[in-house]
Amino acid sequence: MVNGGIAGDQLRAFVERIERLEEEKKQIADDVKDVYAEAKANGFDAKILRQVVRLRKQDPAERTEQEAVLDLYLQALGMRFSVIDGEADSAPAAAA
Amino acid sequence: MVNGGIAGDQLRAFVERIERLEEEKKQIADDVKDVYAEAKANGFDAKILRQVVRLRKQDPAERTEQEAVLDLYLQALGMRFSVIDGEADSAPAAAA
Amino acid sequence: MVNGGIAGDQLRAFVERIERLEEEKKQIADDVKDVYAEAKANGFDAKILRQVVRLRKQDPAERTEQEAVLDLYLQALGMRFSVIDGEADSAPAAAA
Amino acid sequence: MVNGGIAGDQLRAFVERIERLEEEKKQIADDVKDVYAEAKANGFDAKILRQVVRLRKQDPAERTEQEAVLDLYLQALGMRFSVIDGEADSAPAAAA
DNA sequence: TTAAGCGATAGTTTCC
DNA sequence: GGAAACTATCGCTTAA
Repeated sequence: MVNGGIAGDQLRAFVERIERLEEEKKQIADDVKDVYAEAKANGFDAKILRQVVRLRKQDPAERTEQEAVLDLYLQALGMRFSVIDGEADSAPAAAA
Repeated sequence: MVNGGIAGDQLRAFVERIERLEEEKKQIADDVKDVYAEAKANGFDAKILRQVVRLRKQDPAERTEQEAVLDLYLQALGMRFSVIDGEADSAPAAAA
Repeated sequence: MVNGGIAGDQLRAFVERIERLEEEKKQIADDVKDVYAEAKANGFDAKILRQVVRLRKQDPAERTEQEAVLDLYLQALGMRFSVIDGEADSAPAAAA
Repeated sequence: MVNGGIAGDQLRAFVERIERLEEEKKQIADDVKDVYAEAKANGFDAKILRQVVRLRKQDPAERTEQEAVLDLYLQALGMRFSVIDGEADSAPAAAA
């Protein structure tokens, strides 16, 4: 074994396996981008589309809970678009 | 067309294509992780391994057309990293 | 002028100005992190807190519109927590 | 305590501190942009300039303790980037 | 003026 | 629990 005791062949094999996988991953990422582009070309809003995908990935229960906490915070700050709450704060005075 | 003018089927198709691709990507990412774990189990330092992979990736990238201009700037600043160039900057402390 | 026509002093001045500013920026970013940590230590959920900050940064009108589009998409997909709409589209095909 | 047990005042204080810091950060980011613009107006290539700044930032980071180990690995792979090392490794196998 | 590519930043997740 | 890495989002810059 040369090279300071490092098993070069084995190391090289690991590195190359990783690089191959990374390459595949990159190609798929590019494919994803293409799909978003195609969707956009068909009139969909890519940004919203991303949101949709993200929402679908989330566990519904977890999502609900997070929303509840968020609502709580927003209410504590007096900014509340609470779903439950009919009155959406009609006071644009906040803008001042 | 129902649903406020949104073509639900088309939308669904896009979303599902994306989700499928994301799934594949995730699997490959997991494979990468496995390789790192295996390398580690074989006595390699994963952190260093990552560095190697990163280096090998960025090295070709740095050999772009603009390298000449960059070199020019670096020389103007008295910083020379040039691999080819034997003589580094005057701080030989690095050699230690 | 040496160094291939690059005005080294001027270049250096620019680089150093940028670096100084970047340094300041980093310090502020660290301060922000500290505040989040402190908030967390006081029982607030940092993740939600970030959401709150993000929401406040957004133009309310813009936000509202985005939400509307999102709702539209979710309804088209049959995933609807629509506030307004009691009953969404009746196509349960999605269930399949 | 109203608002579902959330301490509104404290929350507001945190949020406002964050927002103030973010504002400062943004101003500095704008300053940076200005410097790049000014450099460009003086005939420098902003893109390259960014590269220079990036390089200068990451270079110290790379001179870490682990450099020795990294060298070991690179040598095992037959890749020698060593700045110090004049001789670029005569093994062009890498080209394959 | 807008689209697209790119770079930087922020956020999430994973490992230690 | 803290640090590091990776991912994703966002904004700028540039070109059409």
